[in-house]
Amino acid sequence: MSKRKSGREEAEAPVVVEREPRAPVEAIRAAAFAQFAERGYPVVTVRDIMKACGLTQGALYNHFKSKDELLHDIITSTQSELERQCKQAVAGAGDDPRAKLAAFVRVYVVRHCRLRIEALVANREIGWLDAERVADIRRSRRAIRDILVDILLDGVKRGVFEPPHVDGRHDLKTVAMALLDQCTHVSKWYGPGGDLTEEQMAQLYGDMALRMVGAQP
Amino acid sequence: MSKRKSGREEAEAPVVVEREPRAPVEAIRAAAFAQFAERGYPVVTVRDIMKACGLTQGALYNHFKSKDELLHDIITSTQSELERQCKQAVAGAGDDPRAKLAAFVRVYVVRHCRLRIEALVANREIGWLDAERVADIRRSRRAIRDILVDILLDGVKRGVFEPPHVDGRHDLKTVAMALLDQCTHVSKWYGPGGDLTEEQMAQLYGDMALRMVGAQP
DNA sequence: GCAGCCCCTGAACAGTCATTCATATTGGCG
DNA sequence: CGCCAATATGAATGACTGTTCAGGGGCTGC
Repeated sequence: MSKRKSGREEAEAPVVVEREPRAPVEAIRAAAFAQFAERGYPVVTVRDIMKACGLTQGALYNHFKSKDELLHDIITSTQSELERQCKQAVAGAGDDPRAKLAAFVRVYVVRHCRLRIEALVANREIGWLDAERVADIRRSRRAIRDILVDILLDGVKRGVFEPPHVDGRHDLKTVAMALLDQCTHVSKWYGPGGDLTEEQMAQLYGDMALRMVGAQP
Repeated sequence: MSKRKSGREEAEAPVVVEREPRAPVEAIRAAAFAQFAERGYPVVTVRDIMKACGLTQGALYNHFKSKDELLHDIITSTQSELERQCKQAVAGAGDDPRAKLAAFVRVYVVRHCRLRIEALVANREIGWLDAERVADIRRSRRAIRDILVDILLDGVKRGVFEPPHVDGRHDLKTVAMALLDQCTHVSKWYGPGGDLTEEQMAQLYGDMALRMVGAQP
C-alpha cells in the first residue's frame, strides 16, 4: 500500500547531502549508501538517489552504467577493505593466538560499530547482485572466516585454546561462525548514543571471544 | 536490468508446491514464505506467489486483504510462537540460572536451525510493515531479550555467573544482545547437510553461552 | 434441476520503475 | 569571442506493479 515513502513528500527543497562540492560520483555513492541502508536497495529509486544529491535521474548514467553497478561498486569496496583490515590486524598482533584473536575481534567490532551503514548494506543487499558478483563477495567472507579458523586451530594445537566440543570433537568452523555472527550484527543495534563506546564494545566482545574459545590465562 | 527473475522463464508448468490438497490459504502462506525467504519481499510479486500454488493473481484477495497483510500474518505468527516457546522453556527449567540459560539457548538455537526460512523472513522483512506492526514485533523482541537479561541478572546476584565487564561495570543488555545475535543468525548458514545436527548445535551454543557469561561449575 | 455460495479467472487500471535520448547548460582554452 | 567536451535535463519508452472487478465454473443442499 504505502510503498514505504516514509513521509518525505515536500517535493520542493531537495535535501542536498554533500557539504562541499565533491566530485558528483562521490556524492552519488554517499547518497546511495545512505538510502540503501535506510530503506533497502529494491525500493530506493534512481530518482531518490539523484534528488538527494540535487540532480535528476538521467545524470546517474553519466557516472554508472546502471543502478546494479552502483550497488556493486559500493559493496565490493567495503568488503575488500574489511578483508584487508582483518588480515593486517592479525599479521601485526605477534605470535600468540590469544593476541591474534583479540586483535581480530577488536578490528572487526570497531569497524562494525563505526561503519554501521556500510556493514548493513553489504550484509543485506548482496542478493541483488548477479551470481558472479555474489560469488566474489562470498569468497571474501569465507577468507575472513578462515583467518579466524586458522587462529583457533593454532591455539588448539598449542594448548592455549580449549574450545567447546560436541561428542568429543571440535567444530572450529561453527565456533568461528558464531563469533563472526556475534561481531557482525552489532551493526544492527549499536548506536553511539548507547551505554558503551566503540572501545568498550571492542573490549567486551574481545573478552567474550576469549571465553568462548576457552583461552587459558 | 534483470529485476531478479533468476532464470525461471519457462512460463508453462507452474511448479506447484503443495503435495496434498491443503486449504488454499495454507498453500499461499507456504509459497509466500518460501519466496520471501529466497528473494525478498519487495521483489516477489503477487503473481509469483500465486503461480507457485497453481493459482492466478486475483485469487490472493479471496484470502488476504493485501500483500502487506500476508507478510504481516506470516511474521507475527512466527514471532509470537518464538516468544511463547522461550518463555515456556525458561519456566520449565527449574531455579538454577545455568539451567535456565541452557534451556533458553537450546530452544532458541534448535528453532532457528529447524525453521530457518521462517526466521530469515521474520528478521529481514519486518521493515516493509507499517509502523504499528513493526512496533508490535519489536516489543516482542525486547521481551525475549529481557527474559535473557533477567536470567543473567539473577545469575550474577547469586554468584553463579561472572559475565565480562568493562571499566568495572557489567552491561548485561549488551551481553544478551551478543548471545541473541549469535543464536539468531545460525538460520543464515546452518543446513541439515552440514557437520552438526540440530542437537549438537544446541549443545555447542549452550556451552558457548555458559562460557560467555562465566558460569561457575 | 436449480438456487446459492465459494472460489477462481484474466482483463483492465492507475501507478511506478530503470533506462534512453534529444536538447540544453556549463566551464575551460585558444 | 567562439568552440569543444563534459555533464545535466526531463520527457518519453516499455515493462512491471498491486489491486479491482465483471464474469464464470463447480460444489452443496434441496
